[in-house]
Amino acid sequence: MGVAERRAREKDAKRQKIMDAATELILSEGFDKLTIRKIADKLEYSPGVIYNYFEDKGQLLFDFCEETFERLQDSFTEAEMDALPPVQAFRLCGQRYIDFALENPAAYVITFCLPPPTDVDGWIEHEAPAGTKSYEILVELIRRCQESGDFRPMDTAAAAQVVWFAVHGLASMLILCHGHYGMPWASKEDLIRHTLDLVERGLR
Amino acid sequence: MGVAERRAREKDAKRQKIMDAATELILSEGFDKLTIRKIADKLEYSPGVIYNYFEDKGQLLFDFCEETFERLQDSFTEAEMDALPPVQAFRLCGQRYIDFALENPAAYVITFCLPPPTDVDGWIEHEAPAGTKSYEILVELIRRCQESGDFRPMDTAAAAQVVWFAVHGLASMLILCHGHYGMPWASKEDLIRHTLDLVERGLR
Amino acid sequence: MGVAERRAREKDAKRQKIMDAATELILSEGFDKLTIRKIADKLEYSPGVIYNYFEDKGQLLFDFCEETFERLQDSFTEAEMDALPPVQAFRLCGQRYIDFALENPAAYVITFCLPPPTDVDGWIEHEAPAGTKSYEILVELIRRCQESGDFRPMDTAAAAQVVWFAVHGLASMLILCHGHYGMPWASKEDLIRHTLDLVERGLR
Amino acid sequence: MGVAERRAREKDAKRQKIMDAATELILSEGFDKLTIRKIADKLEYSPGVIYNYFEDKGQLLFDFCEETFERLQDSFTEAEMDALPPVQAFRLCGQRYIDFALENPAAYVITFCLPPPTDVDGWIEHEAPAGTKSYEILVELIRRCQESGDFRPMDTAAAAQVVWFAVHGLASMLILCHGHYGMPWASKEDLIRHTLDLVERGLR
DNA sequence: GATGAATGAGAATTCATTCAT
DNA sequence: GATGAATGAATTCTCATTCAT
Repeated sequence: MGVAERRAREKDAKRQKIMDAATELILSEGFDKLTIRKIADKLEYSPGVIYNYFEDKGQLLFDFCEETFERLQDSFTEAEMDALPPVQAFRLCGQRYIDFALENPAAYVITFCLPPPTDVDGWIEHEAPAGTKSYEILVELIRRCQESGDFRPMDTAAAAQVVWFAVHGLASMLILCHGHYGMPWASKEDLIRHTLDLVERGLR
Repeated sequence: MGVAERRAREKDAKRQKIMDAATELILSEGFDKLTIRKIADKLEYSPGVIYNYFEDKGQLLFDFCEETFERLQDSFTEAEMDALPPVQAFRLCGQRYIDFALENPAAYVITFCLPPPTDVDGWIEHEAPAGTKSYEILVELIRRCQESGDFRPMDTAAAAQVVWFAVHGLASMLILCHGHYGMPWASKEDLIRHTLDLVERGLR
Repeated sequence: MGVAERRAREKDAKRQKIMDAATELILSEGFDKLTIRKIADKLEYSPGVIYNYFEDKGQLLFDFCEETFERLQDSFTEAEMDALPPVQAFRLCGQRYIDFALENPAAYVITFCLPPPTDVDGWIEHEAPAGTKSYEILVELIRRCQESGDFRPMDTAAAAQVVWFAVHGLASMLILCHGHYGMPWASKEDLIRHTLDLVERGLR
Repeated sequence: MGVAERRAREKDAKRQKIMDAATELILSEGFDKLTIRKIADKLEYSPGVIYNYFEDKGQLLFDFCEETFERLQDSFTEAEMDALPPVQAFRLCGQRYIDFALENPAAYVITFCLPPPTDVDGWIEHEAPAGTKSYEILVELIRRCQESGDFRPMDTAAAAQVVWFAVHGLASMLILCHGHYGMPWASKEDLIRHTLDLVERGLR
């Protein structure tokens, strides 16, 4: 069992190395330029190795998204939110979301911005448990704000979705467009602060 | 002359047919599955034909995005906005944006959601004149709302960008995710209305 | 007839323009990069036009070579050679050959250096009347040198061929290699003079 | 180790098979008709295989030329030349050159007769070490003949180049033209002998 | 488990040539 | 005669995936 355990741990580590390599490649060369061969080359593995850890390329990407969701959720579930006043907790949640996106831009884009591949069975129909969990945390935070009277009463689910969209719009634009196309961009910090202001005031 | 004119018109028409075919294919099979051959097959042309109308695949996509921006701008510049009270004009602008996105989902996704291809020269450095124009219309609308006292004073550029991001987040999510992944989605109409409420209240 | 004549002249002129354009393109971009479309573009014609003057691409190249031979021959047949002492005439002939090659490098390479295309019917079996004529001029010059006692007696045909090869070797190397590949090349002028010396002394 | 070695040997063998197939195709169909697919078909491989052994088509051709140079040089460096009297060594060198060309006609033509491809990076600027080495052997032989008093004093470099060109002219014509175009060709053997006589006498 | 050569389908693109206008 | 759009086959090259070793 000691042996089996060590093996399992090593397998996990290698799997993670593959994903990390994929992430770096996507970040540096773009999502559509990712190839199995490049991942293998980067790690000095043989291409066949990847298939010991992932069924195929689509599955690799799907798993990647799932794990991204999980890591996002992790950044929400720490105890400190419960300790804060409701609106501050709400803002902190938004801040965490943005931070996560900016710290994991490749993961964020793949998971939240790209049209889902049409050739991975069940990608779209698949329930996204980790995603749902994150969403429920947000719903709960808004409910607390409504109960405390800070936010006006309204359909909590719709409020959560609308807030998520607004913050997602910010995150995706910061990653994909900010600084390009000859537009007079405000600074990232200002845009983040103003977005959090907007959603907070918008729900009051 | 008559002949030359007719030819030019026919050429334009064919160019448009190619773009329409590309749009449909992107919509049905996904952006990354688009190939020159598929476009040609759909139109029952030979693959080489495409190259009489577009320099290469990248140029086709780039032109597609440029034209999308222009059509978006067209939906803003109609006279009626000037005739409305500032805040109503602001909301109408948002509504038009969403409508445009939902009516042209493929165009919208390619233009606003996808990471720009890394292999089309100058795609990123390129100024986007049509895009800038649309943005300026939005800035102007917000300024009117601020001058009328409906919106509080704040950096107009930052306000415009933040609003744009929020509405873009809504649009992209409605196109890419809404209805999937086993989430308890609110209706599209509710989400649109709540988003417009959110940004209006958020700027007051 | 006046009309028919003018037409024929115009047709010849256009044919020549096409060949000139082809020559320039071969010279600037290389033989294997020559395309019908590029010839047409250079002349601002439509691609189809070429086919009114040449059956196909192979025929164009074949005709090109034939005409090169004829022009080469023209540079030999001028009266002045007969007026010179035999050995001087022999050297002048060699000089003319080199001059022709260096002044018409594309034509020379295509005609004398490249393996004949395998897909033009009869290219190889074809007699080259113009080429044969030039060769006979050379044979005659050598015979004169032998009769005058300047050259030793030997098989005149073999002598002519060997001399031709030597001068051809010089011409082709000057065009294709001279100045490249990091070799310590002697000057063109020296190489020409030494080659003419070599063949003259070699036949004495 | 044993495994790795055997693999390396097999890989080399396969690489050689590919080059041999390419050589045969060039010989039978002509240089410009060579395609990757034809090589693969001839060997009953899939086209992609070639790319495991050569970066691309240009590299294949470049390597082919490099290896030709090396084999040519090998045919010169054998000890026996040093053992011969200078002029005999000089003639033997010429004979070896011709023999090499006639035994490797495709290689010879590609390496010495064709205009270098314009689309292989650095082909022209590239120094040709093997080629330079062969050239230096020739220079040394001529110097020996000059020192022994068999050849007259003259610029050794120019002499070597002129001789090389003459012998190259012979070799290229024997390969490309001899026997065709309805000319009264002397026999190969006579042409070779007469050329060696020509250069020997020409330098005396 | 790892290797790396091989596969085979398919990608973008080019080009000589044709033909209705 | 000229035009230029269309053809269709061919080209180089890429890539996910497999499989004997």
